[in-house]
Amino acid sequence: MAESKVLSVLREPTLQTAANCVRQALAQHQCILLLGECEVEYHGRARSTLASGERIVLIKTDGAVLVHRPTGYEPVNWQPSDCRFRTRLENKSLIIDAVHSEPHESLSVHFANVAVFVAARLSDIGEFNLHVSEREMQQAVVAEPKLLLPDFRPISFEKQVEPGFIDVYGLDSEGRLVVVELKRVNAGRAAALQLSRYVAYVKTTTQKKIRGILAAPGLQRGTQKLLATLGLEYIHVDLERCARVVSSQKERKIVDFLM
Amino acid sequence: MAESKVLSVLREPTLQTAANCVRQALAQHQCILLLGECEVEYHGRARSTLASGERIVLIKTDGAVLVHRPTGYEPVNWQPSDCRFRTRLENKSLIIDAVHSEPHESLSVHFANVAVFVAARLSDIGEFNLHVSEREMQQAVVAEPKLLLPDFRPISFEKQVEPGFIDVYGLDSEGRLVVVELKRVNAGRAAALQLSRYVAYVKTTTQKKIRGILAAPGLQRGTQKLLATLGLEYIHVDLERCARVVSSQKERKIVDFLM
DNA sequence: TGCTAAATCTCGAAC
DNA sequence: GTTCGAGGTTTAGCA
Repeated sequence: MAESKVLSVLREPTLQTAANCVRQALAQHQCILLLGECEVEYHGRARSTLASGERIVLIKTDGAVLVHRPTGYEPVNWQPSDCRFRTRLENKSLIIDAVHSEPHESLSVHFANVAVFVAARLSDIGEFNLHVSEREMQQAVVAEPKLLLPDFRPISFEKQVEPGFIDVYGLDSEGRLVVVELKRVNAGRAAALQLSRYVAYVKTTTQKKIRGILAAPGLQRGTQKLLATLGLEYIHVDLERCARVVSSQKERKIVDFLM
Repeated sequence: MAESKVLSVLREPTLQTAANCVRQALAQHQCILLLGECEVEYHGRARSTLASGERIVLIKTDGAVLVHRPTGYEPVNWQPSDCRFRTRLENKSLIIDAVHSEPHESLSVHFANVAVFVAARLSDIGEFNLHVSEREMQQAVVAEPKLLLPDFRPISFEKQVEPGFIDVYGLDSEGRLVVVELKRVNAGRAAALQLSRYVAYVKTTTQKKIRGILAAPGLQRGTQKLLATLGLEYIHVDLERCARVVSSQKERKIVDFLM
């Protein structure tokens, strides 16, 4: 823990001190954490006001701003990256304005007091990896077609047709065309209807028998009935198996598996 | 600034000290801020890993967790409210597990070091007010129909028809039926096509003349031409005026304004 | 409780 | 640059 690192921590600084430190940290593009009582105003794509309360304000190195209340996932107010800042003292308040262009938006935070000020230069190059995205499901199905059907032979993926992109497209053991719509989560009516549109389109292009398959870890209520009405099928896909296939095949290119 | 407030700030505590303080703060449902080098793992609706780097971790009073990198709006990892926590030391790491039920998800943050620890009981009851949502645009148009057309008489709003919900539905000065699709932002092709579906549907239910109106602060490129092709109209809506109408009418119920 | 639609959605990829 | 679609979307409003 060699701490030659840039890091300032102030507990209950005066507003004047806080203002100076915020200015300096902004100039050096450090990350800033402020904990204190504040009001917030926003003008831009919408408008909002937030009455006084104790919050956590985070200003990031790219000029993004987040104002967090003590509960919940979402910031109550925020500003996207690439803001320009102005910091000033006015009427016994520390005011930080964050102004964004294109679209033009402005966020104004008025601190009545600052309980904690933290500024730091953070070094973060750690890779983030999300497993089993919809794309990876697709890769898994193309790489291991038996995840879908025994003897399924994929022909293409992300095939562009008039109504959109067919996730996976191939032939079953009896030579019928198979149109597959993949969903990473339980599939609902929208997915069934989208599949239906793809199947309808493909029917106009060939004389062959066509199967429309909605492949997902599960179905939302009522979707099974809709599929039956539309003459489509549901196939359960095991996300765990997809994840294993994807990780084991990661080095190979997806296109290698096509006919 | 009477500071009898609950507030702990530690700079570069040992992991043992940090662990104790985190446990205590969690037990008291305080907000916790941690700045330090960590790795993160997530299992749940998906799976993810995040390699080592310096981040800001925020644990809120309702058991929500946010892990923020030095840039961007979104947390790289998070956990929704109502988590259960476990804090422990293992292999020279401070490990904080946040486990959520329904859906079952777990987040594990491994700190190699903690640069700053902050815990505080925050008091925040300030009211948040967002002006001019799409709903409020609707209210404004129903309350002040001349925002749309002189002598426009609204009949209903959010009227359910086969293709979906018609935002506003009414009669113009010449007794023609008016179907209105509202957009809070510049309207594009999707909005025009949706309006077109509503108008097509309404035509099947009546002999009357019908006007389809896309009402928005502006149009996206190409949408004007599409509207012309579809026989629809565009009307500019002033968001400022909507905001004023909404705020001045806020105490009245929207249904009061219907015919 | 479950589903639908909106969000100051954000973010990335494709065109 | 713009558009399009996905997201561990989240969140709020209703049936």
